[in-house]
Amino acid sequence: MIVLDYRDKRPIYEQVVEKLERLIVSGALEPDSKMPSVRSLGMELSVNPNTIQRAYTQLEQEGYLYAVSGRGNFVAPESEWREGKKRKVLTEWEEVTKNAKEAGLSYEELADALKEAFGKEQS
Amino acid sequence: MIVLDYRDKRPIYEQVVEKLERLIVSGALEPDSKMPSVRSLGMELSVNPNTIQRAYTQLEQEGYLYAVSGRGNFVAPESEWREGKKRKVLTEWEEVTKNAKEAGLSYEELADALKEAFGKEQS
Amino acid sequence: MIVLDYRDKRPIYEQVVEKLERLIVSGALEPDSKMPSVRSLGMELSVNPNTIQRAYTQLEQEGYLYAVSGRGNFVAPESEWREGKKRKVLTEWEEVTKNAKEAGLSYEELADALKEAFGKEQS
Amino acid sequence: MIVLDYRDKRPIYEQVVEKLERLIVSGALEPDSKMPSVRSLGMELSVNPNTIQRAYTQLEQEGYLYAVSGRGNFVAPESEWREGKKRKVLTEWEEVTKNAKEAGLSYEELADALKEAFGKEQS
DNA sequence: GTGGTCTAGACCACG
DNA sequence: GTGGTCTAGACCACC
Repeated sequence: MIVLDYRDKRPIYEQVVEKLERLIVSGALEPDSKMPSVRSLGMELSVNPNTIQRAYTQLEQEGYLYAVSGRGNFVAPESEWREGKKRKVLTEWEEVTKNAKEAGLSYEELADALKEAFGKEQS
Repeated sequence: MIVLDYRDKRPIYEQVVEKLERLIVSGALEPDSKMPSVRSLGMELSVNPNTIQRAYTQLEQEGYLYAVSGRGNFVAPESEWREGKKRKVLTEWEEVTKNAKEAGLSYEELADALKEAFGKEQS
Repeated sequence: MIVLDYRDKRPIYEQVVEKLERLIVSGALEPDSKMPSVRSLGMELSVNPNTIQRAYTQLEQEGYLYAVSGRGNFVAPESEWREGKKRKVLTEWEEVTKNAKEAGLSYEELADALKEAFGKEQS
Repeated sequence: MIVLDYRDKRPIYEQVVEKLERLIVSGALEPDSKMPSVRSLGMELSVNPNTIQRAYTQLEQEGYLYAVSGRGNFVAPESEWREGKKRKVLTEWEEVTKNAKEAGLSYEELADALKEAFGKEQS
């Protein structure tokens, strides 16, 4: 389900958050489906359950999961996070684009790269 | 010259590196101009000179500064870092663009945002 | 593990870097094996842990080590540094060979020395 | 006569030593010819005469110059330094060759590089 | 316990 | 005065 990279500088729980978020956003984990328990996922990744709990808590705060007392954690419906995610990622994209502009990249270079990213033909 | 953000979780020296890199890349600090001494900038930011030293050292490794022992640190000529910076920032831009695409942003949305960033008229 | 030479004019951290690099390149320290902690190696060499930290950081930047926060520093797999090291050392070798030629050493003298270094029979 | 590189990490006097040594070894400065005075060379390089004096002193210790009180510094005859220089450079060459071998460079690679350095045809 | 960061204070070579 | 190095001691996040 997830592969951890121990050489990554980020803390483990953050990697778990990122990977799970990816799986949810991409639709690989369906809304309202049950997440593995912190204990089982901890076993699977050879990681302390506390670490998984921390990841789940953060995902809950960001609206990707909801917890049902005594039943476990579940994937939140898309409506909960879709717009927030888009806004967040767009803000970041604008920031990076600003940097790219400052570093001397031209509009044409970025427009081309954008087409390529979306598999459009080059003009 | 620089304002530190103490709420930022990144280490101080990294913030300093980032801000100075910005100033250099944007041209606010001219090539071969002298940087403030580690002691004076440390005073100004209420930070230990060693911390500034660390920032300067990293900037030197990345090609933005050069040190003349006993004389001070100086901004490196643009040719030293321009290409490397462009490549680095483009790689990051492509990564973020990929994320944006995965999060459901359309080609048109990003193309519009790109035009806006460069002050082009919307189509 | 390491012996420091206090008559050496180079900084301590650089000596540590050089000795450890030797140990790694020669295979005495195996890939993915754990390095001593900055504190323990500092004790052993009667040197401040910060100094060891600095050496480890540089070795990490050069691709010889990788750090796992909270777990320790580990020797990087050979593929990470082998090629870079060969290129670096060859460049240095060519430089020194050029000097030797300028100083009046003949091709024959160096060819003989080369055979000796590799344990070949003299022609 | 000499061009200094202010971005070089080595101290100025050491650069001066190295450049003058090169000029002497290569024969550009003839034995028993008079060196420029510390003051004039200092002027020429925009450097403190003390710095030049330091370089001259070191060159004298290494046998490349001899001082005549009140007359100035002169290039020593080749016999004074030729053998010492060869020995020194050969020792360094053997050291670097050992490193190259340890780093995984083969005898054939180095033999080829050696031929190239001396303009020999490859086998 | 581990790496990572930071401070305060000190010493040195260099020019 | 400048960069560079080093020490001693401290705090933090992570696991």
